[in-house]
Amino acid sequence: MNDSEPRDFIRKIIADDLESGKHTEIVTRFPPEPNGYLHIGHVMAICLDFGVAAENGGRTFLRLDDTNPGKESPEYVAAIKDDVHWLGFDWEDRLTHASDYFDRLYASAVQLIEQGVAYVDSLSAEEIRQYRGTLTEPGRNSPYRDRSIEENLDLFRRMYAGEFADGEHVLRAKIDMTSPNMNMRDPAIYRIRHVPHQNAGDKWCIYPMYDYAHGMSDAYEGITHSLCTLEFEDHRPLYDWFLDQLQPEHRPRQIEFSRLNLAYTITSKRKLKMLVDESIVSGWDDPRMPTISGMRRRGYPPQALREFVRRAGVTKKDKLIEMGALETCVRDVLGDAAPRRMAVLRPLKVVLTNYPEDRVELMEAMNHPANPDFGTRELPFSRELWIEQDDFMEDAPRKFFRLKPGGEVRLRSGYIIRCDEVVKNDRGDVIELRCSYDPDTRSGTGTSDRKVKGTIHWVSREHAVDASVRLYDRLFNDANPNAAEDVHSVLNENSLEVVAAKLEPSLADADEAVQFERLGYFCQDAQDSRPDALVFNRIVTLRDSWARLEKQALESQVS
RNA sequence: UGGGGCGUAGCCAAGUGGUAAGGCAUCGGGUUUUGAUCCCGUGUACCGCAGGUUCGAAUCCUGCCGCCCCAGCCA
Repeated sequence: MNDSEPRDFIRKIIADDLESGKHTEIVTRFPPEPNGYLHIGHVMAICLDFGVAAENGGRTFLRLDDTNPGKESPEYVAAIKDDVHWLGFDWEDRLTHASDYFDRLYASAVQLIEQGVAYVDSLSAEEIRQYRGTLTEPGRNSPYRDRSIEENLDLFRRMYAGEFADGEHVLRAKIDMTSPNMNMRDPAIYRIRHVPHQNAGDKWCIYPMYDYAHGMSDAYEGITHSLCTLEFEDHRPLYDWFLDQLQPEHRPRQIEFSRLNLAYTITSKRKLKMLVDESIVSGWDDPRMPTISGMRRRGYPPQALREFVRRAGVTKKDKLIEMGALETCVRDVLGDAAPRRMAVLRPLKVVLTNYPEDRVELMEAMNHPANPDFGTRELPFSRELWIEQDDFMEDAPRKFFRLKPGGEVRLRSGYIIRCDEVVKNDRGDVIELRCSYDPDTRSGTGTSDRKVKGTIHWVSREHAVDASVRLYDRLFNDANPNAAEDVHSVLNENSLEVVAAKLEPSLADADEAVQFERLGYFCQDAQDSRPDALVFNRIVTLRDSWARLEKQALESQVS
């Protein structure tokens, strides 16, 4: 670890606790509820939980917080494990469930009753709500609040035994119905739910609530620092209350930090699930989704995600981070790691009129311009080529230094060509360019030091491989769709565009992320790509200052 | 109008009484067979506002304003 690295407030607390001798080992936990897939917000928590422990030689538990059966499933458990591993973290033998502790939790609940600080309430859910009061008015005690310990014990045992229907009774902590903190107004500890559990099966029909189960699970595991997001700040007094009452061997400390929100995306499991259920996206792993599995399928490298949250920092201030910050991290990693290739997304035919019909040359091309270790490859070059439609303009502005009538351009790793003739169809669309090449300008031969301003990519028509390429855009039009009452109203209808592309031959078996030169980073879609029907995802575009200039020019015309 | 948090440049974020780091973005420029990368340079931040304490305040005090969270038998 770099000592000069500025430390966030949590890391400072931990360093202090180590220095003061309060703790000799740091133990943390990442505790997702298996009711959905992990997303970019969880990446933050994962990196923090596993990060601070690892930095201090400590341990981290992956704990599935499965106290609410019916919403949780093994599918989500499997996905969570998969995602954490992929991100680069290892819980080793410390995979646990809140449900692993149901027996101890039950015994401790009995203890709370015996201590006279928990009681069985027989009010309905609606009545309890009314008795709770409001934000500005105190609540009132339930008429069942003063039941005897014996009666409470009996009722709770019978709740456990399955003698009651859902909702008939609930076990509550006896704290203070007039507390200004709503969480302290006799919160529920156990509720009846005749529903099988994803891990415990049908053994139980009463289940502990989060506030009770979470803190005690932390204690059982010897968690020293229980890190969670800001909305649990109000729960901390309750977290501490359970520890005070039950005096477990270990006493964890809850510390809260702000969640990470990404602009133009949502990080609500409920809303993400809605996108999946309504088939607005293809699944939890749709490459447009901010889920870890979506970003993985999209082609984001795990290092980029980790770097992104590192740059974001850990504070208590609400964050809404620009998408560009994430994309920069992705480009940073891929820029070094991805081999270069050539592909044409929107093909325009070019015929080199002075190039022999049956001739094929193999052009040597660098796989990485800055790193010779990547080696070279050979690209077939022939009379008929594909170039990008965007790389030709009939009435080009002065600053456009790609191909234009009468103009010259360099074909990357190939020759300099000149556009002699523009061929159009009946509708006036440009359908072919007739060009001539300069034989003295073959790349790498050094027989000519002629320079032209522009260099464009290309693919030999005869040797090109077809592929379907998916171009992704943000899922929402609003910078903060989390705040929108209806996500449908802020959906970007054009978040996916599919294009029939022409690839250089070597791309047929690309098994890693590559850069399509001048276009961006791409990878084969792990789900849908097949050898006879290639499908590529655009991970992220390259930074494009030309596009930016064009956009500015357009805007200045309008205004 | 109860309670709990948070307010430093467009977005993040250091800084805890001595005169405002850094990253991303932006805007210039250089190199370049990717308009990429890389390299330089680029910000008058009324440190939410107003008072106060002090030789000196983003840092301490008081008052105000704004934003977020809480009334699940969800987590």
